[in-house]
Amino acid sequence: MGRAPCCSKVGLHRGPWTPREDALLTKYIQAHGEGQWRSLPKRAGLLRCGKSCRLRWMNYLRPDIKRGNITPEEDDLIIRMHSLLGNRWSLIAGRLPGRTDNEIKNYWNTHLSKKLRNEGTDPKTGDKLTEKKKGKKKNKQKNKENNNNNNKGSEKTLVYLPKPIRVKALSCIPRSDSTFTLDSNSASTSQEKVQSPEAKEVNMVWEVGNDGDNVGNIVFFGQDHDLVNSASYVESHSDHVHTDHGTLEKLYEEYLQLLNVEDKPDELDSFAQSLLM
DNA sequence: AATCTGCTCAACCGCGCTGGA
DNA sequence: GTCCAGCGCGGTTGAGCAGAT
Repeated sequence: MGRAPCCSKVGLHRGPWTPREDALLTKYIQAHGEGQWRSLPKRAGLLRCGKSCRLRWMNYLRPDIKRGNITPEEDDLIIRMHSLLGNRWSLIAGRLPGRTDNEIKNYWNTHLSKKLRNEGTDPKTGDKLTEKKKGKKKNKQKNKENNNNNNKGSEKTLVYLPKPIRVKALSCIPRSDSTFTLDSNSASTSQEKVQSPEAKEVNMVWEVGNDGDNVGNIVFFGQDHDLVNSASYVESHSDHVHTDHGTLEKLYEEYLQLLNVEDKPDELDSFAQSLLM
């Protein structure tokens, strides 16, 4: 099985987009809508790969994109979201209307990681840095060093675990019932949408650690990634959650414990408030 | 004025997931 | 059940710019 070659292998244009290309892409999408990215370039008369077109549209040409500096409020929100979600840029971007995941990722890598480091906080783990760790870093080495520092000397309980396993949909969950059932096999590897009694759609993401141990977290999002509302929904309905082996209850309890033992309850509260804005 | 150095961010790359055939 | 196109995501790169030397 092979993936079709991308632009690098079929002689298509690469690099910066020209105003003419932008205009062609914008015009086409305004007329025909997004989607069908693979065939779009041909139909739009562009010598680009679909992936490149999609990226250009999503990150730059979309009309709802907010240009300009990140505000202090956005800055603060990004930091707090990152402390909970880690490098889940698309989820963080979902909380910042008009901002793209790429923009936030870049902003984090250039501004915030440096800012946190200067404040004596490890941008990767959120831990306080020792004086040794605080040194000024060269930009080119930044990513490598971040990787090297990853998980080093971190004993704090984190809600976020890197590299979650994305999970498949479950078929066993009734969509119009307040009670939903998960079997443990699916629950350990699944991302699912369930319907709450209030008919609010909830996305549940179960994340497990890289080493496959049982310490993980469950993140609930509403349609607009509303972490707090959805979590509180499940909290108030946790007696409805069943699994064949009690796995999900256990996981959920662990998740609540993680929230409870978090050494910054006030911060979590304010975070919750900010999410509810 | 020329060169160096560091920073920014648009764009690319590779991987994994989903859903249809 | 398998294959594959389509898509989305996170990590990384490198061109271009600005400030320092």
